[in-house]
This record gives sequence, C-alpha cells and structure tokens, in this order.
Amino acid sequence: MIIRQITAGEPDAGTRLVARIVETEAYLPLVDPSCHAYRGPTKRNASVFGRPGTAYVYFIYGNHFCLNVTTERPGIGAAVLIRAAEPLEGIEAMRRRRPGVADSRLASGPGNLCRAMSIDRADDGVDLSSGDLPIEPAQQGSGRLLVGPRIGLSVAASWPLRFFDPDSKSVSASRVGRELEQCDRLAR
DNA sequence: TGGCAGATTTTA
DNA sequence: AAAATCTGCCAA
Repeated sequence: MIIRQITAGEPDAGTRLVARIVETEAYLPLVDPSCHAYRGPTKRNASVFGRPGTAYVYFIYGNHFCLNVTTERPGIGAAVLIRAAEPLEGIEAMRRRRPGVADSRLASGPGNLCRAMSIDRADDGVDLSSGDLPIEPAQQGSGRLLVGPRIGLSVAASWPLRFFDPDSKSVSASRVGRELEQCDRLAR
C-alpha cells in the first residue's frame, strides 16, 4: 500500500490517499545498465544511493515524476520503481488531480501515480517507512503475481524484473493478454 | 494503433 | 545533439 497524507497548503490538505500497489519494476545494484545508479552519483540521482526505504523521485521527459524505493545499503544504488496502484481511499482528491480519467486508471503508470498522489521533487529523499508518504504491506491482494520484461527501456529491457497483479484493472500496460505471451516466451 | 509534443537532466 | 524508468492528445 502507498499512503499519502496531503500536506497543508496543497489542495485537499489533510486528506488521506491510499492505493494498493499492483505493478513494480526492479532496478538492480551494480550490474543493471538501466538503473540510474549504474553510472555513479549525480546531483539528480543522489537519493538512489540512500539507505533502504528511501524515496528516489526523479523528473522525466520534461513532464513526469517517477517514484522509486531504494533497496540496498547506503552507497550501493538500487531501487524498485512503483509503476501503478489501485485507488482505495481519497479517490475524490485523486480525480481532482487527474480530471476525466476513469478511477481504475488514476494511478496507472509511474507518472500517473505521482500525479494522482501529489508526489514530486519535494518527496525525493524522504523516509518511506513513516511520515507523509508511508509504504506499508497490503492487507489483501488478488493472490496472483506475474513477472515479465520491463517497460520503456532500450537496454536490458527483457530482464524479467517487472512484477504485476494480472487481475488488477490498474496495471499500466493494459493488455495483460500480450503480457502473458511474453511471460510464456520467457519461460521457454 | 501510431505519431508527436511537452520541457528537464545527463551524456547512455 | 540526443536520449531518457512517460503520458495525453490527435488522426486514422
């Protein structure tokens, strides 16, 4: 679960947004050329080298934010990209941030998720085990978890490091049928 | 479904 | 200059 307590000064201040994470991608330490940490620290990626459970939020394509959770001890550099979530609480506030979008798609995709849950630069480097943006174990899931190739990469894209709930309507890529074929290919 | 704008950060 | 962990809009 990802939880956002909207801070004072923002629209819907005090509102609690809750969503069940249904899609993630792993970016591995040391060996993964698609991991932002691969080429060493820069000003932008500093927080991916933080202690486990740190938020690494970066701005991409001039338009979108993406939320990652660090996984390794300080200085190593690896994270899980939170790609999609299913809205559970505070749906009105999410709709105001994503006008005209169906509820199941409010946080469908890494940029969409950040938009719906008001995640931006201000969250980069925060501790995700507490505070205004905690991540907690989900109370329930559909029971299935599939693994497939990562999305949107030009290198190491085929590594099976994307994890998603095939029964959720909120996964980003939307055509689960094709995903299943890819998983099948990987299995052979 | 496919192509493109949008506009920041890094150098792949 | 070009590419990058993307999305929404438009045309067909």
